Amino acid sequence: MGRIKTENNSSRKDVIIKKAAELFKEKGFKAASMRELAEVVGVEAASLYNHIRSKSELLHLICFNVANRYNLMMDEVESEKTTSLQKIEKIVRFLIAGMVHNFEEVYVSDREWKYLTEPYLSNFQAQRRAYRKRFAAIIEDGIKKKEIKKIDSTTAVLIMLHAISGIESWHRSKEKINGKELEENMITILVGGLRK
Amino acid sequence: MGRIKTENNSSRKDVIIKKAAELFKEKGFKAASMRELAEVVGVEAASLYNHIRSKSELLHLICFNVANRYNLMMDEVESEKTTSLQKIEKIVRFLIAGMVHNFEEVYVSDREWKYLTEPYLSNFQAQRRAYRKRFAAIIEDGIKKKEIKKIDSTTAVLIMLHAISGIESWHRSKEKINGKELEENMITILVGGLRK
DNA sequence: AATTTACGCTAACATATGTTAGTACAAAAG
DNA sequence: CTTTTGTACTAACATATGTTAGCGTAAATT
Repeated sequence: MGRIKTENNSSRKDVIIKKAAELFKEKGFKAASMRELAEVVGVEAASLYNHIRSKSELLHLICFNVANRYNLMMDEVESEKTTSLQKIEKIVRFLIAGMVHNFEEVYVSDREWKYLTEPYLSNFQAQRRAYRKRFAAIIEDGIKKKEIKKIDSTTAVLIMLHAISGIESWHRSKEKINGKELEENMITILVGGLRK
Repeated sequence: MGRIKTENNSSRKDVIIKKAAELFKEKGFKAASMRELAEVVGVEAASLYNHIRSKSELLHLICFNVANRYNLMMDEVESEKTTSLQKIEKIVRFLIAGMVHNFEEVYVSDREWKYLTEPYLSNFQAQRRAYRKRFAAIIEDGIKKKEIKKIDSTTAVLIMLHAISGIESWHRSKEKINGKELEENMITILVGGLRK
């Protein structure tokens, strides 16, 4: 057959990663086979290995791509001179936008990271923990400054992150409200629920 | 080897289902093998088939067990003469309690249902949809009666259900706050975020 | 135009997996 | 005690899976 079609200076490897994210999201990492991936890419399974080292490389590329973006976002938010509530709102909006526009990748990173192999697994978990701590610290700061209700910050982080990852169902649903509307609803409930 | 040990008039099949839920939760349905399950049950893989029909039977037993409990709970809540907010609080408390006390089973039903086979898959999805609709209807009722902020009820349901399923992370975490405290925190944020 | 590189193919591998067949023996029922 | 039933075992199966080896050809480089 012909070669893998690329577009806009993305490499063939990028194409494979993109399709892998879609497949892993749909079937789950373990249930998705390299032969299936090959088929959606339009090539034989063995040919994939001219571009990637292994199936698990695909997973860790996807996961760390997302993790890196989150870290950069956190750096940015922390450096801003805004109120805690504004910071939280910015984080939540960023996460929602990620869920809406980079859905497959974010979803896979969220749900399938446990199939990472060492040392990537430990590394990923550490980043995840660190990132949640930073989020919790912002909330605690807001509580100290009396902008935010007195609640357990760890629980609040947990609620917000998981509520957002629930946008998955929104993707599945037929009677979709639009993305912007979804975002405003979530801000109302999540951020509104914190405000003192 | 010896036989599967049962206790308190639970059948050997029940023991297998329980262990299967633990294993499916830990490894994911696809990644968990019957040989692994056999090992934790303390028996050879082939012996499991004296008690169950197939691996996928295990999954659908787990999923429908949870689904049935949810439906019963919904029936009960709907029949009560309480305010919408009280109904919502009751649902949320029920769900949190389920997450805390029947963790493995609920987790599997939440995350692994997509590996159900037909006709169970369609049936399960239908029940899930119905159950969410009922939940949303309660919220809409509360909005109509001005107990609840004017928000999109579907989004609110989505947020609450996923926030609760995030208790998974609470199970993993070391510095666990206690279950009751977690529950109160979640009620504050989730139900508090709805109140007008 | 000649050479090198990139990339696709077929074939095959080793292993893992769900499941069945057939057998032996312990527990329960009579 | 004898019979029947339940339950565990070993062996084997068919299939699916990730991956590698080796080869040919189109694309890129010189």
